[in-house]
Amino acid sequence: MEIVIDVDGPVPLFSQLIEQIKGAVLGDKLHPGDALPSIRQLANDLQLNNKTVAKAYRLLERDSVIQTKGYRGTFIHPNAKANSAVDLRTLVVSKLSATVEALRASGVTDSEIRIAFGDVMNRRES
Amino acid sequence: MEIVIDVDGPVPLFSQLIEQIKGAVLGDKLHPGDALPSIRQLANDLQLNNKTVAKAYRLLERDSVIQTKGYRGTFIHPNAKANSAVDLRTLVVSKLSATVEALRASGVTDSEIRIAFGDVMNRRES
DNA sequence: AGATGTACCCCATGATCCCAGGGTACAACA
DNA sequence: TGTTGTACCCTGGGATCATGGGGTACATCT
Repeated sequence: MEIVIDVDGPVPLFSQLIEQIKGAVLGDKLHPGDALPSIRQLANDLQLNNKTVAKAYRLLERDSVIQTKGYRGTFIHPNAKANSAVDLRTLVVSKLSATVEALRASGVTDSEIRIAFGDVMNRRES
Repeated sequence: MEIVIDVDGPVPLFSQLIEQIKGAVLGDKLHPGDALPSIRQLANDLQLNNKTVAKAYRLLERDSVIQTKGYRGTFIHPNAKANSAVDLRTLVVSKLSATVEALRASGVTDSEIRIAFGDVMNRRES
């Protein structure tokens, strides 16, 4: 399990981590049940902040690529390979794009769309 | 036709203009066919920039509250009263809200939604 | 000549957000 | 005691955007 982080590139560090772990799963270098380094351990190895690694792990678990078993560590999810192939981002973009395009076609300004979007995102609790 | 602009308030100047003109139409103080001051004239009266008034006029015309007849001036739209009652903003918010809520319910992070939204808005042409 | 709407360039201000980090603390285990 | 994931506090840099203004210019019509 080799992980190389490019600190100077435009890709966020936690994204690089996610990509490489998913890549390792898809490339059969990591298999279901394999143990992953602890957050602190990996952060230390890669010279990253704990929170950066924790963020990557949190998202990987949401995508069911890994499983965290509390104080016993973190492991590759049984269905990791299939779940690693899912491109959530593209899905989100296409759903948003459909809505935005419909609004644009109605003559709504990009400015207005952005402001309304900001309202929707900020008014989570009200 | 009295227009009062609050420069210090949180409401954008062009929005105040739009609201007051729509309000005058709904309050029967402006009727279809009435001539509006020219952009430069109104900007001068209210001590605003031409571009600020032009922006308000542009949006009012998009909403079919006014009609600009080129070098002949700007007039109240025949169907201005009905069109002034339409709340485009609420409509936009509700459409966006539906999409965003669906994504949130799928576990997508607000961060991810925001980033994807930014991509959609920027990749207009590519 | 003078007025019309419109288009483009520049700029500063303020707001909001992502990313990344430092630090501290917690309960649940071995 | 040490490690696990997790949660919260704080900071700062960098990016994007809305608003508003200043200025110039254009074709078209009266």
